[in-house]
Amino acid sequence: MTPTTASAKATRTKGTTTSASKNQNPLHTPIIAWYEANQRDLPWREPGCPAWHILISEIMLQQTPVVRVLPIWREWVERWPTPADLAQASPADIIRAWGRLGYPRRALRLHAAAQAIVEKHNGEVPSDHAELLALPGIGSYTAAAVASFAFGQRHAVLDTNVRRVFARTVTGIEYPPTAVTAAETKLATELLPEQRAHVWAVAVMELGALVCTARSPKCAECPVSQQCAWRLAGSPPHTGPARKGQAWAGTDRQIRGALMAALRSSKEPLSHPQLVIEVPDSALRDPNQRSRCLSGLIEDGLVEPLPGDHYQLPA
DNA sequence: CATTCGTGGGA
DNA sequence: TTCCCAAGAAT
Repeated sequence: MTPTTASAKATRTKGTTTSASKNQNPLHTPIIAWYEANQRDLPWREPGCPAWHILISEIMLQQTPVVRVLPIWREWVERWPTPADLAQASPADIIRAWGRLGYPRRALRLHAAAQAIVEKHNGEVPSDHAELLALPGIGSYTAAAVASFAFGQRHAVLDTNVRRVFARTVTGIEYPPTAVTAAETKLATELLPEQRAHVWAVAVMELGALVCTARSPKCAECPVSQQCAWRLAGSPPHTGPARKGQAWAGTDRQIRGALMAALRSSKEPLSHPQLVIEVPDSALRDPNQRSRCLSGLIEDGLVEPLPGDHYQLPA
């Protein structure tokens, strides 16, 4: 079946039909065909990839580019091939193995998830969406992703790529809202095909990652550019509130990152003065901020305080 | 609904 | 160089 331009006019079905049993989604065929021909060869997509390894990839990929995840993921699945293996590891080893992936609390949550899987699910990653959602560090997206990609289930997988593709092709706007809205979830559910929904999910994600990118989308390569509502409207620029860029210089996150980097690279516990040397100048002028960040890291379980004002990664 | 939470590469 | 943002979750 060839996706002809003649179907473009039929694209404007309001989707208000309550049937939804038969999916008439005109995006379906061309996007899946595009995916079959253009998908990246990622290791967690290989047939038979264990659910645990897929789960690890999804946690690592949260807010983190694929190229940066790949080497760390390979190290983790070799070192901790099962949930039980990771559950027994020490936080210090896990935090160091996380390296500079960012958001190191994810590593601790993955550790906690592994322990929960061992204790509550016999060491096997649960396939049930609700049970996945109950695990530490697993939210709406990751639960749907693991259920789909590891177990072939049918769920609306709404990540930043999918949201952007739907915003453009269906809603006709350049960027989706700041936070996931009920309307987006409803739309994603309605667009879900009855068959091979997990392939549809990864296909839309891939399209968003490779073609329908945030900046300078490659519309010439897009399999649905002829029926893209945003494009048909003349690619109008984003009208909503300006999306806030993440501040960085002088923020707690910068200080926390510097403190963690120092502790990761040190085999021995560090004294407070040694720690101060490692943090940026901005924080040197604000002892208040330093102590706040250190306390926060301790509360998060990323740092362990020792007697004598020394600190180390949690043993 | 808005904030916080790392990092580094590309435009 | 500066800015943007990449398979989000927790609060």
